[in-house]
Amino acid sequence: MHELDAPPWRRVESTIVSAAGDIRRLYDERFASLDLTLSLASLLCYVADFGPVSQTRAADHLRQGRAVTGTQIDRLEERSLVERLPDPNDRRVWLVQVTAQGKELASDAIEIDQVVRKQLRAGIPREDRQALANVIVRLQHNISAALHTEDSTQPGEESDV
Amino acid sequence: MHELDAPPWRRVESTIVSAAGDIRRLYDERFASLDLTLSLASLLCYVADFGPVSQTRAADHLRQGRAVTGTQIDRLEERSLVERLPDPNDRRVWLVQVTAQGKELASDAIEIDQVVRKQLRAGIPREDRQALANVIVRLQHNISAALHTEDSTQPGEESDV
DNA sequence: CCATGACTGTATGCTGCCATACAGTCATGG
DNA sequence: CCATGACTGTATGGCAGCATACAGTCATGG
Repeated sequence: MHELDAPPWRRVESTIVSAAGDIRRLYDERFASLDLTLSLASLLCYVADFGPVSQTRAADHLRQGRAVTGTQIDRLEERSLVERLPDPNDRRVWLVQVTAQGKELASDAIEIDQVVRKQLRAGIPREDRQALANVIVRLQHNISAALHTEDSTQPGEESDV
Repeated sequence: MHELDAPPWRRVESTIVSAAGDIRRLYDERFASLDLTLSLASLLCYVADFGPVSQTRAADHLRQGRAVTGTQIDRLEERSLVERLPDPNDRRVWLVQVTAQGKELASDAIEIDQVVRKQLRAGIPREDRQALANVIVRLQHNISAALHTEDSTQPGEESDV
């Protein structure tokens, strides 16, 4: 009674994973008109809103590694969407700040985001979305408890879905 | 009133995306003991259960491209977990079949899957999971309707979550 | 019969993300 | 004062997946 090979719509886990892929693809498709990807857009908007921030802080917020965030900032910097200022208090860190161009593009990205979100949520009442989010948060709690932990459990016999 | 920079747990979309990443990471961590990844394990179990299949069929089932699936099969074949048989009716296709070793490893993978799923679902009643899956399916329906489509909508004013 | 289009598997190059390792810098305790 | 550890950003190598392009093969219509 396993499901590693069950139709994708029968397992919550694979449903979540594939939905996530679709969400990312959809956002990437829409942001392509701005020559941005979902990650780049999120980074840009984060910097645009929360003023000059260090790269690790941005990385933490976006749940990414520092290395990737650094190269993403490189790309944004090449296009003059953000700029790096030295931190006067700490010579290790760059303070990343949005430029005027970046601010404009960020507002375009936000507009696209609103369109996409409206399309995604069509026909799904708010309380359903809220319930969805709550369950997923509980799920994530279980995940982080399970990550980097021995699998101290024996195979269970719970049923599907 | 946008949320591209909102805390991740406040947006359904980012919640789903990040949960998916965590799920994949958790599975990969657990399957590492078998020298498998989540994709490889799914592929192996699919082949193990649904007999000899063509590569495109496996790719469709796993929602992947044919190219990736081909290289994944290469890796499984190197380890003698599956084997490629020529299709007698069509000289273009390989029929991929599980070996005895592959069958053993597949059952190990299924066991790990059951452990992980039990951990993931701890404390989440079945009806909640079912509701979750239903909402996500509706979400995916919206996504596939939106993918490869003009963004014919104007930015909405719906509230958060 | 064969010419065209469709399909299978493969090669290639690209993107995105990770983990590790590293040099530079800070900060704390002796 | 300085020695140790912690932290920041970067370089590197790796993996997964995609899209495109390709050669080989099938199948359908003329």
